[in-house]
Amino acid sequence: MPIQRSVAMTDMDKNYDHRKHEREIYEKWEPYFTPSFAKASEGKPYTILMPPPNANASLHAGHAMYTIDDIVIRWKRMQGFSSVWIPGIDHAGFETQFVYEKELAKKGKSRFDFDRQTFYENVYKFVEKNSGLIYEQFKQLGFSADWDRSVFTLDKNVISQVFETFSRLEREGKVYRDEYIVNYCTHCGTSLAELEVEHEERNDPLYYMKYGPFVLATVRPETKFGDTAVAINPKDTRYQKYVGQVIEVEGLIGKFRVKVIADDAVEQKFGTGVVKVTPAHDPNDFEMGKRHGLEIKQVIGLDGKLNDKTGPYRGLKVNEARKRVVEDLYKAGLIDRVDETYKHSVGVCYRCKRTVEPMVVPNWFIKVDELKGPVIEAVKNDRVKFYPKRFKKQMLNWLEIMHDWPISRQIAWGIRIPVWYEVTDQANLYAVWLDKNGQKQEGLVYKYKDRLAEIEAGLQKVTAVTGPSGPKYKVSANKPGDNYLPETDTFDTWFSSGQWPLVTLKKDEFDTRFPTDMMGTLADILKFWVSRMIMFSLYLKNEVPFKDVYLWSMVADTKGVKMSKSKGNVVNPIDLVNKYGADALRVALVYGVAPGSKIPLSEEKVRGMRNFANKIWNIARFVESANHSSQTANPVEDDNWIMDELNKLIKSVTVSLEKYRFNDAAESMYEFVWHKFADVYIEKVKGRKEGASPTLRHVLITCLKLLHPFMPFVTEAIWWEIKDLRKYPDEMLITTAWPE
RNA sequence: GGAGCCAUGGCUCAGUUGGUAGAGCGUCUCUUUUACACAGAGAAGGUCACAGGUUCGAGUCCUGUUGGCUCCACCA
Repeated sequence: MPIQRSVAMTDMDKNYDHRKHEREIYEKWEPYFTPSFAKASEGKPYTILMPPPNANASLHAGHAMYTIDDIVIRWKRMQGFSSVWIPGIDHAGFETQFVYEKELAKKGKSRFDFDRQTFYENVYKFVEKNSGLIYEQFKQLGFSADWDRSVFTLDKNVISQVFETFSRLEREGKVYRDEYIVNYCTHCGTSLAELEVEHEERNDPLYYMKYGPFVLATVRPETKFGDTAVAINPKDTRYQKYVGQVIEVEGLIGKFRVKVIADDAVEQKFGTGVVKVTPAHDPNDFEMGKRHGLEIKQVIGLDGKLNDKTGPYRGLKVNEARKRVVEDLYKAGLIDRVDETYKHSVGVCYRCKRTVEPMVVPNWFIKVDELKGPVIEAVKNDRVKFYPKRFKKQMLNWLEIMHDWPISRQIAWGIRIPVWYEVTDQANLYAVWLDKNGQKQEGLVYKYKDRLAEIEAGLQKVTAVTGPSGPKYKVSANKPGDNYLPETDTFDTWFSSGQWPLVTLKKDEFDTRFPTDMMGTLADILKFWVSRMIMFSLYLKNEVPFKDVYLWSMVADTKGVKMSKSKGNVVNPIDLVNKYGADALRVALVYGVAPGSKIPLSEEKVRGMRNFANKIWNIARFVESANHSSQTANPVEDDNWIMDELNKLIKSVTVSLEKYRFNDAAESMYEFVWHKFADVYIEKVKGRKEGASPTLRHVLITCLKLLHPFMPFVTEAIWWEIKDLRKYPDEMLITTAWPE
């Protein structure tokens, strides 16, 4: 039995130990991640842009799904494309500032202790400390991105692109500034786009309040001080006679008068069919106010406390104020009855989970009507294709209802909106700043005209009146003159990351690499990000940013439950890599997972895939040992069978990858390698008198190539071990050609 | 309220144009055989949620019911 004895002739370990190989292999690979080094640089360009992870983030299970991108880029590289995967980091304004402020809070400080410039620089330092770490983790997963090309969304070229885009939008009348009712998080101190608001089912008492001649239902009695009308449905015969009248209402701080209006927005069936209208603190009322020219009377400040228009309730936070107001209403006999069973949904901040306060705040908006048309067109015509298909419908659904985009964020960590307000003698500009002694000051800017330099140096926030009486402003990256103060709002993060395809590619690459080929990302950010990238690309380049979008869902735990810290079911992918190897984790993320569905990640599954890696290793050990023993050059009957199967496999894996059916590819390789090649063919070879034929090593070598995009480390490790079996012993697997 | 998706062996899930049910993990039996016990050989286990319909034939298409998920809209 020559084959058996010859086992000693290979020095391969009995089991594959990823710890011995992964680091060394990765270092040897790195030069090939950039197309200029690869021998394929003359091939057709193939480009993937990495969805930039947040600057504050360390690697979580979701990032491990970038494995998809890596599989594709490795496969294309082997196919001879000039392949590049461009990575980057997103400053993630709101997210990162939130995390940083939590750190600050531990030291007993808050953002209000700093001027915005200093605060910004502090966050920058904080982020710099973390950056690099996530790339190291990506490397542990084997990702073959061109790290030298990394782009950060606060890099100079990104900021200037963002400025340029904004200026152009402004010049073309697609930007406007308006008082608008936005969802405002008083805790985080910023307005939120609708997408950033989550809805929670709540049980709140519905108070039936006596209100002049009416009884009306409300869950927010504390906003009573901001009421500027009472509304009924125009068809409601019960109250017809009141319409147009001014009624007197007994309030808690004296009587006040409001007009009775008729509006279709009022449901006759809800409550008593009468509703109080508070344009400053309710989105529907705001709209109603616009239709009827009602006064916007703000009674809650941006700090979440009732203001001086509320008499004794001034300074109370909303919840506290509600309690007190209800008590006092009872005392005054103004509560008719209470429905304690009332359920409704309440908007909460996606970040801190506190109730958002609808608030009227000056905001910058992008008009999307004209911008979204071409996007809809492009999606409908499959100029951007979605995998799986159902996301096309979701995208179109969203685009249809997409409306003007509020891009102002009242946070410092981000790209400042490049606008400067002219300081005149008008009372239209209000500022908050730290004076030279570090003391907080605030007031109308015209009163401090002689101290502009000091204000600007210690500036925290500028608020400008909107409309015709507001200050003149100039859009400019740099200060346009002495009498100007900068806008302090920053852009919504998605405004800059939405231009990702435009800032990651070099100027001369737009001819060859644009549109890019594939965008692989989490389905959750389809609306936030993918839609905006398509929109900006079409607007600025008249071209879609990528041809294909492949979407996946969240990585979940064993039970299919979303991972979260509070549930304690978070799995750290790096732990799994350390324990079972990067290859095992990578295959576990695609094996048995349908496109677009959520990905249940269990340690058992990763272990199973580690076993598969070991199986491949041992197949190689066998082939290696067989090579040193007797063999025959003559094909044997079994060879035809395995060659047929192998050719079928090559075709099916290639086709599966073309269709982004990663599961199909992984499963068919697993099935072939383990249950056909090992269990059947190799067992037969063992029993042969003539020994092994060259087919044995041919099948192994082909399998290694097919498996490489999925399991790059173990395949490359074997590749180095079996040098004597190959035609070109010095060649690395990463640069070999894809089998055909 | 609108849209989409899902319900398949103990668990987690595959199943691309309709043609007699699959995987991984788990379970049971045997085997420490010499590539691998991170293994091999074998076994048990599913009327593919329910009710109709189309078809020669349906897990796969259509309708309805029940249960679950996601997105969107939203009544104070």
